[in-house]
Amino acid sequence: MTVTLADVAARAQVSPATVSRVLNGNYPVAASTRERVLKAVDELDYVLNGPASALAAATSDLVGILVNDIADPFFGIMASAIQSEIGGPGGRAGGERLAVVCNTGGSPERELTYLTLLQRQRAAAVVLTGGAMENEPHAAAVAAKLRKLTDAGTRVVLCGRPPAPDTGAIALAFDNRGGGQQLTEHLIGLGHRRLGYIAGPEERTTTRHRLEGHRAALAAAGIEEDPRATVWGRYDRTSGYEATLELLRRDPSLTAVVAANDSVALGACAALRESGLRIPEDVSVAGFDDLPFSVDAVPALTTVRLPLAEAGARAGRIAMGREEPPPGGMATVRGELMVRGSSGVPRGPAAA
Amino acid sequence: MTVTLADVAARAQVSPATVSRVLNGNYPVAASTRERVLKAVDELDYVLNGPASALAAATSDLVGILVNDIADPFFGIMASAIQSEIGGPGGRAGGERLAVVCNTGGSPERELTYLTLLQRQRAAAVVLTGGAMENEPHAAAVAAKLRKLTDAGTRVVLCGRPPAPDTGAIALAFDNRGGGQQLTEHLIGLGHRRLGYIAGPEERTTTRHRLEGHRAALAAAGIEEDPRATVWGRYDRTSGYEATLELLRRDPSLTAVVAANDSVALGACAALRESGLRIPEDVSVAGFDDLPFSVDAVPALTTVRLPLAEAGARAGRIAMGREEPPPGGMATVRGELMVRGSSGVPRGPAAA
DNA sequence: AGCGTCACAGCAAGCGCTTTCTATACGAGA
DNA sequence: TCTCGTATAGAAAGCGCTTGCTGTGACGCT
Repeated sequence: MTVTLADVAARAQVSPATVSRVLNGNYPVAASTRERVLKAVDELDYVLNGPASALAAATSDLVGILVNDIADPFFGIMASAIQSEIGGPGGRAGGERLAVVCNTGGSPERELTYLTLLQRQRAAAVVLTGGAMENEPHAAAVAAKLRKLTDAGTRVVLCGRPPAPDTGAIALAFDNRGGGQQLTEHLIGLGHRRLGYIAGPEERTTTRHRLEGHRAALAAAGIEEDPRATVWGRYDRTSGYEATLELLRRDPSLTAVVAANDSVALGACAALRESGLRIPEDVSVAGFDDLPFSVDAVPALTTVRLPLAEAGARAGRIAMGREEPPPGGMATVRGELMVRGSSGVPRGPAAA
Repeated sequence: MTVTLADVAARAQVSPATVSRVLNGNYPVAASTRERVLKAVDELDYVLNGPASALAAATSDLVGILVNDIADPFFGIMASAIQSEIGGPGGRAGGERLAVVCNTGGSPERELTYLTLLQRQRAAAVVLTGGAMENEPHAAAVAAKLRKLTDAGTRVVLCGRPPAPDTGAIALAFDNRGGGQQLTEHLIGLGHRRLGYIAGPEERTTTRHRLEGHRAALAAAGIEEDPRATVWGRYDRTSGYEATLELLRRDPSLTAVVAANDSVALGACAALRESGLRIPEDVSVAGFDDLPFSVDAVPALTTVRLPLAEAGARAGRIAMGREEPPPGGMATVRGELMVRGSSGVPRGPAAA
């Protein structure tokens, strides 16, 4: 029924071994023979059996990419960049690899399950994107799994996630802390003193680091930290909308809202606008990530640009062994403050 | 070095066959034996070899999802929905399947190559999203490939793409034509007579259908078609920006811009605003798709909502054989007109 | 008591490929 | 002319798993 290597061999009047060598192209085969084989392959419309060759060669051309939410451009952009480097069709690299994009939905269990699934497939490499969970047993389980993967020869790269010591994984971490700090420094510099903060899910490293940066900037400016100025939520628009209403309820006099990311910031803008507040005249808003739509917001969003595509591409190259891993197995990728229309000098007395 | 089925069998004092049956769970195994095996699996930290079982069982648990651009939420949302249904970890379905998301970048060659790669992996199912190319040799090649896949038992579903006759593929097509028509009818109803159209890439079915709908509405209203009122571009923001400037150059008196999709519409808004025109007082703008950010645009975008998540979920279920394919192997999914702030009555004489 | 019936468990034959090792043929150098 | 080295092709042994078929006790039936 299905065409096998042997069929091709028979048609080309050579041994299966020869066909295999022609197809893998790393063994001397006479030009005339090669041609005969290729012709047979073509005539029979032969397609290699992936599982069989993976089994025999003990390698596979699958590369796993773990993302929290594939529908979120934050991850989509990284995934796209990673994929362009791992050498799928059209990619820069040689071999034809298949990217397996796994949507964890931010769930620790799924993350672990996907890692096992990839291990089962004997993936050539795995790239984990996005922040890690700080849940202890889970973190340990992930670390153990990563260790196993690297031991089995799978290259593991963390992209936008803190290093996982002793796992053999290479880490490209985002400087969320520094970015958060810069952003808040900018607002403080404009004269803001009453800032609300909309954080992401509490147990994520990304959330914590951004918040730490924010608070560090406040502390440095001698602004006392008010726990009521922070509202926790998710990394989506709705969360920003609701959290902003809550912040406004708690302190109607705030002059700036710092959001966990751009989507949250957009929700915040909507809530402010509906509350009859102007941006940035009444309240300034800041986001994080600088996703493509942020520049189109009205007013355009002040945010921290994260080089998602660059970082993803680099992670992809490292995963494929085409770029030297950074010294120490880890590097920090910095963000860049993008000052735009959504932040301005606060009205009132603070506008010194 | 690596643990195999045989190792587990030895440890549990059973035959490899029994271990396999415990793991696949479709054969009577005494409870006590099963327990012993499971214990051994756990102790040895055994992970099944995917390629080996795929080879032996002649089936794989890989499901391919082809998208044009994974960084675009249009595709991200569909991919996410499909994946949630194919039964990866956390999905509703039983078996643990791995979704392979393939980024074609809109390139016909890559599309074909990915299809071959999936065929090579003996994918259980393949879902193709997004419009098709109208390039004839390519379309024929894709059709032939799909035919081969379905013949080999791979379920093929087209999501948001016109049917491919005689390929055995199930199609869930979007009613781009009807949506485009509704949208333009809405604008005409408001009194617009001079409408510019920003189309997507010329050779895509999606582009053509949306444009056809637009023109049908114009024709029905007796508005003569001006070829200069259409500018071709890509499905991104920049394209919308540039095309709008071009439209304005060609006809400074236009009162409405209809964009190929929401991203394009956002670019159009930016261009209009920079040209000193108000939306919708001076010029109305309409998009297509109703992506999440569209409601946050200022003013919120009038657009056609496509049920991307629903369609993706349905495609996923059909691909997994968990939902009956529509009669005739195809169904049309309609969009819904969302009238929002970006469209309004035109100024001037037309405002009858 | 004798025998058919189940419920399990094991044997062994592959699945389709890769790769090591071996065989052959040719030309070159001695 | 004979022996080697070189280039190329083939034979065959798996890779780790699944599964059809074949036992083999224990049980219930007559």
